[in-house]
Amino acid sequence: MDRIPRATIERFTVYLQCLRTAERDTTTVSSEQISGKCGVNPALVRKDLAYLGSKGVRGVGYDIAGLAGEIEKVLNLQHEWRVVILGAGRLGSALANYPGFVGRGFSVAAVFDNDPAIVGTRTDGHVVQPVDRLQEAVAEHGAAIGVIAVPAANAQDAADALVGAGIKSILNFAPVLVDVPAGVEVRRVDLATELQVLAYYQPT
Amino acid sequence: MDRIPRATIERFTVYLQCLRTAERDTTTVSSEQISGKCGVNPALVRKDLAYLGSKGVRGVGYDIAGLAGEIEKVLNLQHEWRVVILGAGRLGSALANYPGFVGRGFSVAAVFDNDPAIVGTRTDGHVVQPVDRLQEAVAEHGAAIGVIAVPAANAQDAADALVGAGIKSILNFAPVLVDVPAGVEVRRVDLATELQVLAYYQPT
DNA sequence: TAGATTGTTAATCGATTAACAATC
DNA sequence: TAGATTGTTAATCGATTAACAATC
Repeated sequence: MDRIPRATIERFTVYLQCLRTAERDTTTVSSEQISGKCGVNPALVRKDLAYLGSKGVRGVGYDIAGLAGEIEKVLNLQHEWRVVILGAGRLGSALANYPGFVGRGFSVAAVFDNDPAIVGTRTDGHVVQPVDRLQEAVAEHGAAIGVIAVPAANAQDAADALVGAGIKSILNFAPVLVDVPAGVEVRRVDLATELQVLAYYQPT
Repeated sequence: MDRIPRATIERFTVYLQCLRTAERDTTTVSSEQISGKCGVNPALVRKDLAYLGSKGVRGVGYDIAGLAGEIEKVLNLQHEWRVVILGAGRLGSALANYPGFVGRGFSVAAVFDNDPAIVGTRTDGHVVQPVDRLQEAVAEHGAAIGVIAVPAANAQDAADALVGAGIKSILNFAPVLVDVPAGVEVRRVDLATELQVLAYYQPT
């Protein structure tokens, strides 16, 4: 299979959401309909979906259930990804209990913090563990993704700990760039950056 | 001034962070040094910075403090943006008290929720208000940005309420697409999508 | 002056869109 | 068959990179 561009992967998650909210009385959708729902050009919809192989039927459209299944297969959502979270502050515990992860193929395996005042407390289903338990827990749960939800000053330490525990995919919510060795993928979500972009395009 | 591309605006926020963590014993940086710190091609750094006008000095580089000031000016960070948050659940209160907003030009004006069990409670500095107080509060605080941090099922209602209150820029954390009239800008941050992209690129 | 580094042009790359033959 | 819609090619658009003259 061709390497699928990152932009297409992101749109797959959008298509999936649109397909799930489709009316129940239809079994097929056209690229035109998907376009209307998702705000993506219909030609681009078809091009994206062509990465799945020829799953559409000319003159008819795409089978909704089949298409959703194909996308889930490509996105590996049949696999349940286990996630560890570093940082049990407000953001960390919001993420630990984020209902949007359920049904999207992710589950939180464990939550860690270095603050002795927080370690041992419970944030819903998870007892906060000390960071030196990380490596063991990653192995035990087969966790593949780590989330950094600690203050900026501790983000690099958190990244180092995750890398040391064998994690290769990191989602970083701290508002700093962290250094990781080659072969480790970091994706950064900076909440203030999101607001700044919005503010820039603010109609004055 | 040329319309600055969105990608450049996002990188501006990265440059700003890099400049702020620069060593204190130097007053200038080259595009090459910025490139090293931020992981952006040096030619692209120069091209981005050229949008600010000619702020560099050939053979020398860019004045750190001056450059940071220029970027802040373009990003409108001298202006203090007031933000209203809809949804005082875990994510909403994490955002309401997110320390990363301070010093980036944003402050939370008020937090709203429809759940009578939550209205009136305090999440740090903010007393949670009922949503029907939104319009009044937006006017009172001059809020320009709204954040949707409610469950997916209530996201469209939240968007409608924000639009009704005159908000033109919305940051949507709910895992659904919301409909808004033309002239209103919505930026979506979907935490599960971030994880999915990461999972897709997971080295197997 | 010699060395360094910008600002900018031209080349490259990749992603989006338009168009349309294939075909259900 | 006639109408609809895919899959795909070619055209377009925009963003990134390389290269280098300008100049501090």
